[in-house]
Amino acid sequence: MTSAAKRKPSAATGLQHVPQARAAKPTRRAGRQRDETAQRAILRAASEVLEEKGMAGFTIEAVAARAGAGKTTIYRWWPSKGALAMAGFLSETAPKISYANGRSALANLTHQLRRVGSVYGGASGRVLSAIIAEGQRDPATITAFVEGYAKPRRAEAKKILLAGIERGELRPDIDLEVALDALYGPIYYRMLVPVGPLDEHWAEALAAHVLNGLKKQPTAT
Amino acid sequence: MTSAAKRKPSAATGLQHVPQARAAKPTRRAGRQRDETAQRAILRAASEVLEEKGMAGFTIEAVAARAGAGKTTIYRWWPSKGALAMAGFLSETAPKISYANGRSALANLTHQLRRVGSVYGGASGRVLSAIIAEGQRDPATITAFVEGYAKPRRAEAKKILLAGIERGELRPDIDLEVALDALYGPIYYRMLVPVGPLDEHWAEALAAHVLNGLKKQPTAT
Amino acid sequence: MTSAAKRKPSAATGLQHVPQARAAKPTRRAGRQRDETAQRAILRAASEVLEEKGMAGFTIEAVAARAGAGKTTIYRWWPSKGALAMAGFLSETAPKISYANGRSALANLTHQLRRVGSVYGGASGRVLSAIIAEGQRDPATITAFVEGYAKPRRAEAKKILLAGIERGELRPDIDLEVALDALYGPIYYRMLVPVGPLDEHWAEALAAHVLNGLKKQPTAT
Amino acid sequence: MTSAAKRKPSAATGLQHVPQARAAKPTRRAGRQRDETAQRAILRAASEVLEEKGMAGFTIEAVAARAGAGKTTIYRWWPSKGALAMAGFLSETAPKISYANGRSALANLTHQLRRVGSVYGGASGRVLSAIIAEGQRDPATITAFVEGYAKPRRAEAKKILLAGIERGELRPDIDLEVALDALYGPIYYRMLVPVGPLDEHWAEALAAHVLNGLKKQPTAT
DNA sequence: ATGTAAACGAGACGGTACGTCCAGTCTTGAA
DNA sequence: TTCAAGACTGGACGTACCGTCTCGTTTACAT
Repeated sequence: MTSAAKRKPSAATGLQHVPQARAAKPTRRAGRQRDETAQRAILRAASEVLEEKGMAGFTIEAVAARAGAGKTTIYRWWPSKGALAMAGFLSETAPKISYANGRSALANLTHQLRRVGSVYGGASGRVLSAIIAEGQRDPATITAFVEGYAKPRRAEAKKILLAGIERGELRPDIDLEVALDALYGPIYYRMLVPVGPLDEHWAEALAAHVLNGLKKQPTAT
Repeated sequence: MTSAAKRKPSAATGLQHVPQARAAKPTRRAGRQRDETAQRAILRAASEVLEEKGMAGFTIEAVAARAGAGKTTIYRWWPSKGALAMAGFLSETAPKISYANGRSALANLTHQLRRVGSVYGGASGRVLSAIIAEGQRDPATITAFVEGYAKPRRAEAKKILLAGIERGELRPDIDLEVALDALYGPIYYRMLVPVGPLDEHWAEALAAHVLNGLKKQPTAT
Repeated sequence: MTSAAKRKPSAATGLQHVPQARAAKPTRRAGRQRDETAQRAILRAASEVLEEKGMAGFTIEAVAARAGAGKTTIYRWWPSKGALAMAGFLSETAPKISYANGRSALANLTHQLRRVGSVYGGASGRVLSAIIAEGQRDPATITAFVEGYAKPRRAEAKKILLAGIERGELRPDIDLEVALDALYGPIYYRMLVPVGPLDEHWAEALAAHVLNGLKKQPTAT
Repeated sequence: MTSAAKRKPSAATGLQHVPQARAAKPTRRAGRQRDETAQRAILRAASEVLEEKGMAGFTIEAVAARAGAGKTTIYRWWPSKGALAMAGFLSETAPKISYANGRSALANLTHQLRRVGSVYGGASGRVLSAIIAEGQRDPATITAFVEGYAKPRRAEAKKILLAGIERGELRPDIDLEVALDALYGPIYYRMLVPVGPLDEHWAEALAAHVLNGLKKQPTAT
């Protein structure tokens, strides 16, 4: 028996938390089926350990112990610590960070920035920071984060920007990618580098300053 | 073992790379003097290991081996891995990242952002990323980074912003701290989270978008 | 889970390699019938793995893989690694080690020792060594070996000794058990502790030296 | 730093328990010196664990825990479980098994066999069995046992046999190696394969039966 | 000139966590 | 009811570094 890569789900990113539709009926493979209970316990444990102990205490052994699982089970489904952290974050924490969909694009963005600032300034931010930190030593982790979390959310935000341009709220010549960096980059920055508080108040000010450069007729105050 | 804390230089931050003037003559204590050669070799080795192997390969043992030093010597002068990385960065890498001082504040800031974007996109960025990552698990490290690097540089940048306001180039009602976050946050973001390239071209676009919101009479184009 | 001990054949020794006649027709139980093919494949695989990889490579998983069987099937029929090794040995290797039945007891014993020495010095010896080694950590295994292999063979050899005494070839006052130890012990010793070769030549010398003490009128040379 | 074999003492056998005379004075190597206390604690723990728990419970982790040592320290000095067991046996148990030196060779051998039978039938025998068992899966272990224990003792016994021949007590044409196998093989056999008791009484009977074949003028009784 | 005290290299030490291998158990779907 | 497949908990493996601790040597001040 030599085939090394034994069908790990989504080996590239190690995300695998979406059961990818369970191909119709027929090809149900032999052998004991994957125990969803164990998976959930592991993901929950991962999130909890990360929130409580931080990156330093986030060891595979700690997660396994808390989940009442064997280390083997973890390694069977997630290729690395980072992948596990990501999966835990995506299944436990990420759902709490939803998008708003108010009326005006400007109001939308302001509201969204305020929310994100508030959430990232709390426990979720600590989980996120840990993942990004781990990503600096393990490329797979940062890739998983970018592809599995960052990019989808940027796509979402991009829609709001486009809507704003269409309605004439925002300048039509803005570079969307750059605009996204300008809006969200500072939040990550404050989350990772505590040069000052990361809260709703600050986020609102940030929104005001940056959006001012993106608006069609910026107020000269 | 008598006095536990045996006079580690600047224990709070673990920076200690500036020999702090060696108070006059008198208190020169007995015993062998600190070997500056060894210190330099260690700092250089730290930087090199960080650049070459990344965070994953940055172990005290690796640095000691490359520097031809004993682990003891490292622990004698730096309290932790993060502190060592910081010191290495400050003595080897940071000096390369200088400030410009052109004429107009806008030109100044644009030029500066372009330079920083370019430098942080390279090997120096990898060192910096590693430090920030390490800082997520060791509070002393991130503190050392904020106090020893980030804040001084923010102060420097703040001067340029103030000069811009005085000269009427920038709006007088901007929140300086928020403006700094808006300008530099995105660079750190792209450095740590590769959602896209981090180079001069992107940095210039960023400068344009953000400064547009800070200018006195923004072009409506 | 109802009845724990689910009718494992001969649980005490775990031997079970003789299918014990399958009681005629009537009590033919419901459900899929036991697959004799699988059993044979497992035993053969056990023997082969033991011969080729030695004790170190003799894992239940390796045997299952080579036999194309599930681990469950092995555990259903044999209680432990040692029992499996024993069963494999008894069904594959032991049959090759037959008894001679020449004329004179002395010639008989000499011939027999030479054969045993030769066989135990080869691949079969490696299997046997592994079983005895495993027996040191698992009492059930050594018991199975003693009861299922050693004692029956000793009984066989004892008959030859008794015949020798009756015919006046051997001294009548010898302790049969001790005599058996003296004759066969050294072979096991050399098999397990390589202080020297284990071959026919050595076995013949051994026979000469030991039988000399058991003969009625030992030659003074 | 790549040199793999970092000067493990007597890597071939892994014995290393004799400090090999500490080459005169000069070449005392740099670095902290080996902690004899730790070594002794480890060897003692190894012996104890082996006696109490048997081979099954003899894990490196158990020994380390009992000795209050780190696993690293064990691996630094002994290449394998078997080597550790051997070293423990040689330093703790073996010294208790001394040689007699009475007058007649026959009396000497009888006495010696009785002693060895008695000792190997007890706790020491269990240690020894475990080592030989481990030796079946790890060639280095059995080699260490043969070279470090078995052969030296055989050499000792050989001297007694030779003395017996010189004094005319034993037949001059006996093959010494074979005679040793005949005398001691059965003891190892009974130690490893419990076909019957291993005690002084049995050992005496064994001595009588085997020596009868080696004596110059064997009694016909 | 001779202590004496600190700094240095080397490297052994008790530990923690790693990622892997098997053991032995349990579950599923097919035969 | 048995079988192959294979997921599960769990324990030990051997390795890599951690941060601490001697060692024996080197250096330079203080006597």
